[in-house]
Amino acid sequence: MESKRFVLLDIDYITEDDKAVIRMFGKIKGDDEGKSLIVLDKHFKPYIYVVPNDEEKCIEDLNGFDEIEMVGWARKGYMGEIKDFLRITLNHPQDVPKLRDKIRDLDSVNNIMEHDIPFYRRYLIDKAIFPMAEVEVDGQCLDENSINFMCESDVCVFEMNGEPKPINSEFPELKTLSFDIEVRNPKGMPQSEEDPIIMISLSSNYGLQKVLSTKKSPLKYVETLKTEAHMLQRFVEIIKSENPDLLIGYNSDNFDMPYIRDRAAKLNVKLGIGTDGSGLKFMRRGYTNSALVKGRIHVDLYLLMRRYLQLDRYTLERVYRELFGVEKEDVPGDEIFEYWDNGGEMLEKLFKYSLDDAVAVTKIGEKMLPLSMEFTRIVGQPFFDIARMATGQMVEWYLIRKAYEIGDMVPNKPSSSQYSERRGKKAAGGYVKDPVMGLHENIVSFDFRSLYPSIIISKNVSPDTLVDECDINNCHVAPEVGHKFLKEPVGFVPSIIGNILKERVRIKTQMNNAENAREKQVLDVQQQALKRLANSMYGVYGYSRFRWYRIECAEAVTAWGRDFIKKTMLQAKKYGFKAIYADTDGFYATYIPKDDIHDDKEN
DNA sequence: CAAAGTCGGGG
DNA sequence: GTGTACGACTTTG
Repeated sequence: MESKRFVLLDIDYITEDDKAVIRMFGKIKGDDEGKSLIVLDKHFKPYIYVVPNDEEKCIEDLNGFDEIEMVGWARKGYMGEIKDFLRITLNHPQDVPKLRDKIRDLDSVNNIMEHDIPFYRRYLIDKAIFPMAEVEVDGQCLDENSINFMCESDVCVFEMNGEPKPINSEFPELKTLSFDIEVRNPKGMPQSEEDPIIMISLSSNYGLQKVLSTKKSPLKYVETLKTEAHMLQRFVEIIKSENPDLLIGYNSDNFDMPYIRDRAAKLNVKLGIGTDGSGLKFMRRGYTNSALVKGRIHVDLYLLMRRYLQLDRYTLERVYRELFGVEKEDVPGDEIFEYWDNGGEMLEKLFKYSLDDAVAVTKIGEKMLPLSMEFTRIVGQPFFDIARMATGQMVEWYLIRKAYEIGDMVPNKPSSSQYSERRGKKAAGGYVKDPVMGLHENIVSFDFRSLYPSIIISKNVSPDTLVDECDINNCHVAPEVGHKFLKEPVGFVPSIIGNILKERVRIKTQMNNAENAREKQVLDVQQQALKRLANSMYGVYGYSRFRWYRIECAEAVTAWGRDFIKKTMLQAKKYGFKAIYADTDGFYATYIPKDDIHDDKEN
């Protein structure tokens, strides 16, 4: 028996002998530091909960399904009450949807809970481990013969026993490799059937800069390969030898990766770039695909930039200019083939442009990825997923983990009929006062710090504290809408926001005391992530596909918000500040001596 | 006027 | 894969 410590990069599961085996992809710490590691856990079982109508009948009915391995009782909090649920253990994660559909309509079954939590996510939550943080496991290394998947010889495959131990660890140093391809497309947009890849640019966060191409150049970073197939082969070799933790592209989910897949298939090149030797995988994620490389994390910065920046366009050039204030030289896409065909100086310019793009991706990544990294460590879901999640989804997965921690049942996602019903309703928004036209002088601005999070906490706005009737002394009543929330106990969501804000204050204090600039920066990103999380938490009440959706909560929060800002404006007016514009959580005002104020209709 | 359709990024 | 989700804007019926 030996033990291994590693940074958890990614996680999935495979099936061996009809049983699910969790695979944790990591980077070793300590002995063999930096090497890739795949940890197998064969001892985790999928489970769901059932709310029975008739307990005895339900257990009897359930015993008739061979997907079920075990039935037991579990006590969980749900909507402010403690309830008993049947806990059903199954043999395989893929049996869950099958069983769910079979038992859904049984008379003895009232409801099925936690049936839509992907197996690897369940594992992370139940084992209290976090991606991008360290984990320690006991077990033994496997030799090649006992592994079901192809594997590079220097990747350690480790079968664990017992439980994975989370280690309180520093922010990991990761190796990143950015890539960008150029294509010769004389006729409109590139067609992978016809148009060859002519360049693959690579840039790492530790100094590697290279352009692979089928043409020669005196530029020293250009490496010339005989054919496109050789170029793709070399690309695979470099990924294997550099062994990056992160592969970063720009719109690579939708362009570069599918293109590389298509060309490699056409040219019979094997893309074994995963640490388990597997190739590129594509996952349908709603309306788009995402490209997945096992053991490494493929990040598409385009998706992140859309989330983090508020811009009119999200081209690489535009984003680069926004972040660094510098224009990046551009070769228009429809002229690339001319630069390529003409050779000489034009070709040289194309090489430069191509490398520039990969380098820009590295720089943008260095600036923007730390925030996603923090979200990963806070939310506790894989970086790959976090990099593709909307903030609302992050909030939801954060809440799911917290619910597990305190022994609460996770609400179900809305059914399609619930979803369409919810979509019709929309909570009134924040208070907006149209700006008073003109140029104003002596402007003062006022805004509430974290208005909605503060309201949720101070008014205890939560699905589990919402009541129809209550003694006025024991509850908060929202203005306008009249929804009532118990003052005690502290609701699920308010308690969690409270903890987030407390943690943020702690980190800010730590940040102010930090002497080392790098440490300060890391702490700053941490507190930013917590702030974003707290501010997004209100959304779970108003977005129709969320598990903690409750229109009454959303309505109450915005109603209190409007009430607070109007009252504040009124108060300010008494001191001579006349509001000229207001929006949701703040307003601008000019100072006017009292006698000059005329009554106007709004406030 | 609501419903259905398109598009972003990439070359 | 304990799958299938955006949102702003334009065009169509």
